[in-house]
Amino acid sequence: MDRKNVIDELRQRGFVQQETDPEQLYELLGRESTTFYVGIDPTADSLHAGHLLPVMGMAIMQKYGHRPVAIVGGGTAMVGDPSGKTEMRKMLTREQIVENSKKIKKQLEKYLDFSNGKALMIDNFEWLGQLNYIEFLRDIGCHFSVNKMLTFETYKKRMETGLSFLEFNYQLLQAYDFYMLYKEYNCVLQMGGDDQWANILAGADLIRRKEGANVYGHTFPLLTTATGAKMGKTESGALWLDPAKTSPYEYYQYWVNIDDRDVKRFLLLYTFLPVDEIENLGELSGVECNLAKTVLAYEATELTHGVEEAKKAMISSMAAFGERIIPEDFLPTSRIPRGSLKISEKGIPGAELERENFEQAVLLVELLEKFELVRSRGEGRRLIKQGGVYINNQRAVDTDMVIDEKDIENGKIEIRLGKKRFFNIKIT
RNA sequence: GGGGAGGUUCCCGAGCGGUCAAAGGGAACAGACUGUAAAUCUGUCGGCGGAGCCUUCGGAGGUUCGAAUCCUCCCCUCCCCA
Repeated sequence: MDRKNVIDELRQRGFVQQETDPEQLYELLGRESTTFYVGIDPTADSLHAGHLLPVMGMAIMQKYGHRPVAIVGGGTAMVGDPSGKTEMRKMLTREQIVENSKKIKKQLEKYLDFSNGKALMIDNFEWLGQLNYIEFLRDIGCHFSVNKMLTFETYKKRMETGLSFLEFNYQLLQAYDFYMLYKEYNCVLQMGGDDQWANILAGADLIRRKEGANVYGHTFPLLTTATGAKMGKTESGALWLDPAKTSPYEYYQYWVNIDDRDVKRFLLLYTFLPVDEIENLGELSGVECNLAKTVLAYEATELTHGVEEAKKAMISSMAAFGERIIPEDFLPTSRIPRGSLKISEKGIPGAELERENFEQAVLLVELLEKFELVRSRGEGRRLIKQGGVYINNQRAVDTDMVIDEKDIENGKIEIRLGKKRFFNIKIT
């Protein structure tokens, strides 16, 4: 076990929002390997960027010798947490949840070491699935005060839009999770997003009442970008960790394109690069700032997609936007390829088409629509009219522009929408 | 169960018989400026080969020459009382 205390690093990196008993918790984590848990909702079959913060937090904890337990809320997902939501969530079937959980575990394995029980993933359906209503009410429900619950912000918000009894129960179930984990796995710490604070406290209270034991809670900040958007929101929805939903190239692009003001913060949160190296960057000029974003994008992509994919994403991004050379002494711990690279366009989105498709001229808008680059021809025409479509780097000026064999250059036709969206049609 | 208020285009939110494809804001997209950033300014923002046409205002019917706007029934949400 490392002599340093995790909490110090978590603080430096910005992972701390609130803690119960900060001194005691600090002392505990500095003293012994501790089992802690984080709940993850298997509402989709992939994690997305919004999940990343707790996952990184767990990984750091594990590096310091603590044992993470990921609770995939198979039971609670069937109820739906009302926290931070204004609408009731759609419910999932048991089968979907089991499916989703499997995939999520795969993704977690990239960040956490599950070997030899160093980390666990548990489905709370194990105990929630066989709960008996009457018993639960008597054993657990009696410890909860509705009056008190109603004072919580999460419920207050929902008082306006409506809250079903089902959702109201969510907190009891989560508290019960903590209680069971405490009893079965000696789990004494729950971590989670700050929207979970009330739920975490509820669990700690329950354990105190039933077992007389003191357990801890820790929340991560709820991150928004400098512009106030939720983390990981893109035009097309969430930024998924699953390469089938968000390609490594797009994933990389998300990170290079973040707001200047977020660079350091994100390097601290979403990479494992040493704190002092990041702090030493100081004030970043425009160019340096872009280098820092490049490292961030590379590191983040490497973490979720591996070295090879990260390199590819970086190289194809440079093919599209120009080369960036990272100096040796810039964030030296990073394994990002430095120096000049063989640029290739492999990762850039595209498709293949046979040459014969272009023997007869094709309407440009038709092509755009075919590859779903625009939602309708009208939108395509509008884009062209606004000067937002480029063929082989030449702005298209005519809404009725036509594409044929003459537009094939080096075995491909390069379409660009706006400044950033590239699409290559390879001719076979 | 009783009384009241609502459901409008991606979101918020006007409209309350024709001039409404529907104000305004946000988001998004494009252009200019840049650094693949932010801010700012400009433009676009239901579909169809721009005029014209077609499909939209919770759902189904109805009244009207004409409905998002009026009537009936149904579904859903919120508030007050029980």
